[in-house]
Amino acid sequence: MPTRYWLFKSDPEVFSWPDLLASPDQTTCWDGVRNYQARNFLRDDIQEGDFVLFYHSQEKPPAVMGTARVTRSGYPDFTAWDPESGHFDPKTDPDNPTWFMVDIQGVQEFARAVPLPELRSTPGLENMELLRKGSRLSVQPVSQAEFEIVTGLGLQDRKP
DNA sequence: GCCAACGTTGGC
DNA sequence: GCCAACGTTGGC
Repeated sequence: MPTRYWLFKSDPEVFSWPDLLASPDQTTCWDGVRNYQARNFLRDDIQEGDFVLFYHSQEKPPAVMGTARVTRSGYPDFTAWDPESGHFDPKTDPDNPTWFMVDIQGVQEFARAVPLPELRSTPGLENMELLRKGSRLSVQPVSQAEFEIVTGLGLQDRKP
């Protein structure tokens, strides 16, 4: 199975890039995804060792903050049957889990956040799922080329 | 705060 | 199974 590349969206008010770096071992479980298409990626496709672009949504502007790596492939999202959890889903059965999560570990903080408008104007990213109008997937695949273009931008000191 | 896009729910 | 109503996401 070749290494794959993904983009994870997070509202930094809920969980931010600094929150990830401050987590034990810079690792967190990616809980709370309640969308079937994203669930399928988490359950079926995302493998240990895959790379992740960590994206802040709801920001002005939204931006990619850094890279992370998957340290555990899909397993049941136990917050779904925890009534104390904000992600509680009473319709789901612990014996037949509906929702899944993975673990990710922060790898590299960008020298600068790469803002969404810059992604829109960068050659080679025209087909990124993130840039599609109305795209709301919080877990989405990116190509290796797209991943490398975005990390190349982020690791520059400044926009030229 | 607005609103477009999209997903889910529920009546029929 | 259709589809209108409603809720959520997320850029602007």
